[in-house]
Amino acid sequence: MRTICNMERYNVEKQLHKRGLRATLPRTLVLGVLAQSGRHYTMEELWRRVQESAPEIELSTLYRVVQALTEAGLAGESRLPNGVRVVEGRADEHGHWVCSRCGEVQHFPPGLWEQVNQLVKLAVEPEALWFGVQLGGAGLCPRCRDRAERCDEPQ
Amino acid sequence: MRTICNMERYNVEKQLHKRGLRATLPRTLVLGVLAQSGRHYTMEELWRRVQESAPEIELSTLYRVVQALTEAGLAGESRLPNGVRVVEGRADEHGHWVCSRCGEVQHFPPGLWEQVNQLVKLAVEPEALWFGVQLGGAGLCPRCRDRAERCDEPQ
DNA sequence: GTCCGTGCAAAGCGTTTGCACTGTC
DNA sequence: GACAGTGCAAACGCTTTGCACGGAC
Repeated sequence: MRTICNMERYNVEKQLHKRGLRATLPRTLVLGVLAQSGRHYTMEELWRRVQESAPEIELSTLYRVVQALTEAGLAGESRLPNGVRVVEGRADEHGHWVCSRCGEVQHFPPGLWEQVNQLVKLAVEPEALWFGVQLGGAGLCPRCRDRAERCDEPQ
Repeated sequence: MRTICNMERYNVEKQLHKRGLRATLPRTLVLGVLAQSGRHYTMEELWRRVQESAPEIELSTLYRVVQALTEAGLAGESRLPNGVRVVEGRADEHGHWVCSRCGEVQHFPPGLWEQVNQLVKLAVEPEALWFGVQLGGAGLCPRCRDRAERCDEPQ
């Protein structure tokens, strides 16, 4: 199933051109997916998603595309606490954390990243120049917390 | 050069026993290094350090030792923003960040981690159960900032 | 003496790279 | 038409795993 309508495709291509990148199929697809969904993807998730539209696209290409988009400021790469690479649209990070029980990726509430970044900036800036924090963490997501409480299981 | 004096060795072995782990050479050495220095190590740094005392210790053993110590709460693993694994003594993270210019690993000022964790905890807890944040980030370390300012270089 | 932990070697997996070709500009 | 970007395949580096031996308890 095609996931990019013409108008979006147009925008995506414009963004690419603005940064001096050629608008190729892999790039428009990836940027379209990232911009449209607003969520994060592991490389494999992103690959599968891209392949729905264009099965011929290689994983190695995906790595190069993600790198190009990141360097151009059109996407952001980060790492979950366990080291898994995740990609999302825009470079401004908001952070995510992982449920220790079910492994689901969770987003922090909006605004929290900015708060934390401000806090860190104030603490670091007398000495150094601050670009931005990366926020991660671990906990129990609502569902798993409820399950744990209800069953009164330890752990 | 031997890095563990007898008394420290004794403490280290006691800690291991307390957690139900056998006090083997690789474990005592690694825990000794981590506990003594208080800083973080990449796996390779740690390996080199351990090999100064016991060259026969394998890298694969080191991975297993680190895993065991982490699970026992005697060490903490985390990831730099670029995905590199780092290990340090104790599990209570304080976070570190990387200088975007020279790549040096920097520690956040003491207390900051607790502040941030508290902030995040408050924001997340109504919904979920919070274990702890992982804090990372990027900036210019004091030296590189000074250099950049002095030369008035862009970037 | 038992069994956990290690050394050793090989496999695994995510990621990168070289090269010739294709498609964008 | 030039050259950036891709597909393909192979290499690479970090990490994990299987197995038999050795050492901690």
